[in-house]
Amino acid sequence: MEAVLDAVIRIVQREGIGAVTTNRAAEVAGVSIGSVYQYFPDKQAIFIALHRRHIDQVDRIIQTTLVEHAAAPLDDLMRAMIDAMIEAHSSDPELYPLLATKVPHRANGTSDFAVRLHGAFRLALASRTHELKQASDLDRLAFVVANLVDSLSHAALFRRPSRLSLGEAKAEVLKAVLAYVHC
Amino acid sequence: MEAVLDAVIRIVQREGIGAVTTNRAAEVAGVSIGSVYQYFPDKQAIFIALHRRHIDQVDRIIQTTLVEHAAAPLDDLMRAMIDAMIEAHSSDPELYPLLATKVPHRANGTSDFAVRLHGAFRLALASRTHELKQASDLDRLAFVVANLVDSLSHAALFRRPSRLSLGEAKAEVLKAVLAYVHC
Amino acid sequence: MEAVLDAVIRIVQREGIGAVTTNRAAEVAGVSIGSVYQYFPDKQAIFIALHRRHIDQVDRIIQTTLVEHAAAPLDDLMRAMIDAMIEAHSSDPELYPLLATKVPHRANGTSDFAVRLHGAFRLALASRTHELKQASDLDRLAFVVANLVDSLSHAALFRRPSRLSLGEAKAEVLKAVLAYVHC
Amino acid sequence: MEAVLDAVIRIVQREGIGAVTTNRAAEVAGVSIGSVYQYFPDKQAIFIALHRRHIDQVDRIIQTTLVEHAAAPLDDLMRAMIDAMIEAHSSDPELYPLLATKVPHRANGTSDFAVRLHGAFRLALASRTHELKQASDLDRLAFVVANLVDSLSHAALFRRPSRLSLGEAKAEVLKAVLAYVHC
DNA sequence: CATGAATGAGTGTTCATTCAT
DNA sequence: AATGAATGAACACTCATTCAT
Repeated sequence: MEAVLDAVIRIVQREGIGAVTTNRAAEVAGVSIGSVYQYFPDKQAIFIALHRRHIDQVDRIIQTTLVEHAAAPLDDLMRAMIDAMIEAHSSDPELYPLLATKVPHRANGTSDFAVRLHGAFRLALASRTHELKQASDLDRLAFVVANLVDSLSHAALFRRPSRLSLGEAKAEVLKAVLAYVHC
Repeated sequence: MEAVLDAVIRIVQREGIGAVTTNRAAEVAGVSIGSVYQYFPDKQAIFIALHRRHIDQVDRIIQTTLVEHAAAPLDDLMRAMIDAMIEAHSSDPELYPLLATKVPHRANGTSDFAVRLHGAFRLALASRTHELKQASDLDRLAFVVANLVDSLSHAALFRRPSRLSLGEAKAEVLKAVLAYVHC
Repeated sequence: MEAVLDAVIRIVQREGIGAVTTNRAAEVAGVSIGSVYQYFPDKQAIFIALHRRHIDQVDRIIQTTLVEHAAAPLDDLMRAMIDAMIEAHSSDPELYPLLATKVPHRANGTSDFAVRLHGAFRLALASRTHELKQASDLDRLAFVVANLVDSLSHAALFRRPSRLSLGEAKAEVLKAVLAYVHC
Repeated sequence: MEAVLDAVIRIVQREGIGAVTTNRAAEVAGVSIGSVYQYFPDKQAIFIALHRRHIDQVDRIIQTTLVEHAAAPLDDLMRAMIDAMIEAHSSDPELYPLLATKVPHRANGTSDFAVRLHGAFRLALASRTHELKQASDLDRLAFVVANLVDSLSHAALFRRPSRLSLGEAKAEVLKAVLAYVHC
């Protein structure tokens, strides 16, 4: 039930993580607690579903970006990917603390994202081997690039010092990624 | 009370995060629940103290590494910093899920770490400007490097694909960091 | 939940004030502790509800007596009021220590009783001004009479020396009240 | 230990009844909790001691008034007794909620006060039989008078409606008492 | 005697979950 | 399918009391 997932997000935004209880979520979603348990076996399942939904959204954006820049040079693609990543994480920023707090780290679908991201970058890099100085393992390259993009996007969005604009931070992330793939 | 903090870690290792209750922590620490509350105002305070202790430990390692490689070339220092970071995070790996789950994200001392790491790297880079091709803002550089080292160390330790050895992952992290600072 | 209030009274009677815990009250009431908290926000609220219920009962008796003796001479009314008061306090005598111990003195509805009693007596006296020698303020008269009746009824019931029968005590209370209103 | 009793009163005044714990009392009294338990077997004993001290103070005032007005006419004595009673209760008014809340109603010394007051008034009335119209039992008379004075003094002090000044209330109490003894 | 750190039984309260309607 | 009253296990926390120093 999408309504429940949205309710959880709304509760976090308005009342904080501590206010997220199954009963409150049902109430805000406008359904009965009984109905919530018709669709989710337990509380965890709600957060896992939320997680999966979020990952799917991000994944969709990634895929779209990949397709749209299929013919673009590596630099442009990377810039687009970073933009996409930051864009994807900009909506519902409160999701991060929530999921970090509530989703068990080996939960269903959690690691999927790393795999999917890794896969996406492997694909992207595979078709551009001529632009890479590194002759090294594509897997290794994709692993680093995926983590670079993911982690630095997060950092740019959430941990960037106040003196740095988001645009500047993005440029720096791109610089780091390109420096790596070109070295 | 150090005993309580150690007890919490032991409980997480042996019984999982869910088993961490104040009463259990007291029991495992070998003190009464009353004594726990003599030293910690509430449960959160225990986790915050645990967090702070961890941060202090890592910080100490960082500082030591910095001092020991004061005269070393940038490449060596970076390699040492990455080693130190991974080393620091290798002990008590279960601390991460725990703190992520239990420590409120703006809690006392939490963001200190980012600041301290940033400071450490700024210092390290400041004395090696001649090795940097980038004439850009030192702050900006330090921000990216700090996040690169922190995030990629984590990734190397916890998210590295099974085909990649830790040594290889470390080498790759170093490559990424150096590529950035030298570009 | 009436059952909970009754349970509290039963516990006090059988096990003493010290045995009144929320869990015990739920148990004796035959409901779960969760249900208690569905109807009462906290423990205090139970005692306040008990207080209010008691006050309402007494008030109802007072009102009935007032109506039933609307046409009676002052002496008869006062005798009836004293009887009613003592009657009202005779049931559940253990309520007094309980409420005195557990209800905060300015709690919701607590002071209402004094006001209601005062009002009742003011009404009763207002329609009998021809029987009063005192030309004084009706408010003042009602205040004293209300407190006389209330306090002396209590005294007659709970503090009367063993040599005095309840009937004799009542007669004495009446004598005191009438002496005052007639002086 | 007087210091402990004073500490309890100070805590009630400044922090409310809820803040009265043995540890806090020891702290405010400037002694260790261990010392408190050297002089009081348990927490109740502190309140009982406080009660007894209060009763003794009031009793002393009553006795003094009695002696000072040994030769005075009944009216004057009664006025003095009422004044004394109100005077006695004016200091430390927060004692009442405290003692009502914390002292078990049949505790040592509690009922003593009723007895002493009763005795005092019996003595006072015994030497003034010529002023009494009532030929009735002196015991009965003293019982009523003692309760009249006690209850109405309280009412005058703590429950008097705002329109009534303390002086007026006192006058009314006196009127009620005299009306009774003279009827 | 005095201290105060340590104790731990006991309490109020929460909230995920169930199930009769 | 939907409801939501009822459940009760589990938890954080308090505070009167003890006793080794």
